[in-house]
Amino acid sequence: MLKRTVYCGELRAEHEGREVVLCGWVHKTRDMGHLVFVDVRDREGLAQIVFQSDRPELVEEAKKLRNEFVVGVRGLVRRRSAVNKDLPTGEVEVEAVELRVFAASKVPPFVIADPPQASEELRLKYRYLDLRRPKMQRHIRLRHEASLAVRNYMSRNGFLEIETPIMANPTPEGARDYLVPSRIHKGRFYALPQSPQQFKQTLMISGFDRYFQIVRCFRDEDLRADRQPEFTQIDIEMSFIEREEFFALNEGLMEAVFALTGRKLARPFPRLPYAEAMEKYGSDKPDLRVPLEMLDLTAVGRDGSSDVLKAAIAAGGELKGLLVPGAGTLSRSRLDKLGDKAKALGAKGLVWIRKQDGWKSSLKLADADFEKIWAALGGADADLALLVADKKATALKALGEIRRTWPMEDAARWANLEFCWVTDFPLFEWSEEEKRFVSMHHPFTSPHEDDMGLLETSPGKVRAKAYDLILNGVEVGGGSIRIHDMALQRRVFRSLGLADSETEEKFGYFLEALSYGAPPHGGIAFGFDRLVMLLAGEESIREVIPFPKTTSALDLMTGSPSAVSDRQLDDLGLKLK
RNA sequence: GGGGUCGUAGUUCAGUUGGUUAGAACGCCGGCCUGUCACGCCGGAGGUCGCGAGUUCGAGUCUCGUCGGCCCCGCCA
Repeated sequence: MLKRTVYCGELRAEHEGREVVLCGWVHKTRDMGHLVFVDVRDREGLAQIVFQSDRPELVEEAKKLRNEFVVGVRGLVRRRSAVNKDLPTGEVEVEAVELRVFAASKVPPFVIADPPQASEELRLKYRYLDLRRPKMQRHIRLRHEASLAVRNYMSRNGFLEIETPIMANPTPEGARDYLVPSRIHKGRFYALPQSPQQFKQTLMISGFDRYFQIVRCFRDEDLRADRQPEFTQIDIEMSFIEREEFFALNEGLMEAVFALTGRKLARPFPRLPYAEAMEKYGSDKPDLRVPLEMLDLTAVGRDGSSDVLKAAIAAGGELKGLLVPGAGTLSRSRLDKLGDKAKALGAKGLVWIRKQDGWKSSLKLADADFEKIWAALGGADADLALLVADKKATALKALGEIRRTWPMEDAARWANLEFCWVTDFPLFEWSEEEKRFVSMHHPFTSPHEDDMGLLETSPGKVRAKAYDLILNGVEVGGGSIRIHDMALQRRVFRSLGLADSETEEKFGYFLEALSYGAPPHGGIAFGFDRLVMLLAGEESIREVIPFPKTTSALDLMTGSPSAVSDRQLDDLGLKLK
């Protein structure tokens, strides 16, 4: 057995004259006849091996090598006659004196190279080959380094990493659970945790004070570029905290993580109340790199000349405006496309206004109205104004989406890291489906002190001590100050329309635990996959998860999920419908 | 659950208004080549056009269904 003495990617000029052994995969061969070059790849990079005519039997062996063969090579490191500047190892090469083929390989379905010349479908089916690509190797390593940075930072700050059960109880609120049938107790089920929420709060009650965990969570909902059915959280909980102090701790964590890519963060991160975020950006996760803000123009519309706007406002709607500087020259077809987008998001229409040789607009308005709108938005001649009159939420969403996806020309700004804390979320939101209020965050979130009186009278107006951490329009974390008083916890459950008996059944142990001296506490959970995605500059978490699932929750490599035998079902007391 | 988009050689794609033998590049195979690194040159093999129905004299192309990839809405305490 040839034992590796150095990684291919670590070969440097300083190794000149030494005998080394490299182990790795054949990346590429260049056969010159009496001279053969072979690039060998391992997890650190590429090295060039040269087989030359003073060892004709070795040259013959080398000619038989094909891509992705696994080889060991013993040889002498020497300087190249011509340096390859594109390769970190490009100053040297290894003159082979011994070659061992550990394993041959079939011709791979795609060439292992960056960028891959293969569809994502094929990459996922042959993930073990895709993961050989240098870029994927970097991503997986970055993931490791990020988890190390988290563990070091948290430990340094007095937090203990504590494991919690993967087989837990189903959660009545929130996402759909993945269920695990119990063989011993037929007809009963464990659920994979959507998060370790109750366990980490229980740990606070147990006195562990500062807890964290890098932990897998499971939610049986539809997938997206940033959502997988199983994902990893950095879960944190802490007792005796105040919000600001806790924010600072978490900002420090982000600092430690982003230091991995040499990025410095501006601290403290801006704080943005939920209501303001919605008003200005039409989103609870605004991308602050986009320098556009919405404005309310309802008063202008109500008193104005347009029956269309008046009718929309009279029906309980609002008029929202977005000024886009310098976009006054946009073509009609582009404007129409924006209108289509607004309609796709549920708005009845999109009004555009520009000021070139007089007012131009998709809606007839009196000049006085144009003047008022323009003044309110602070428009200049080259600008474009976009307006939506509709139900408030619809108008904000439609314009907010146009804002979010506005093509940014300022590349430097696009490279910024714009963090912000979105705070003061509503405690509840109305569920049309269930005809009741449901928790916007989760039912253990503490209401704002000032709004306690509204819990029974107008639950929709109660603000929560909940917060999300947003980075460039991506929700990277969310948490809250929790309820640590049993009586208040019961009140919140009642506001959710849960009967005491029901609460007892579903949260019984936890309510009892709260009555044995629960410290004030709160916490947060970060989406670890999303953080690593942003660190890597990727737009899908699949790029930083070794074995992800497709948007239909299939694992194309293993074929999971799969059918099970009748025997297995029988053991569990289950029958398929 | 809904909308959009894609599916043609091993791979990435092209393929006109439905019309002869479905093309290109890369990869692969064989040959040549002593300094290549996107090696080069010569030659070659390789196709259930995702699957199933339908329309038609004739379907890669049109219609319907279905499976799969991706994006989005709903959903995601």
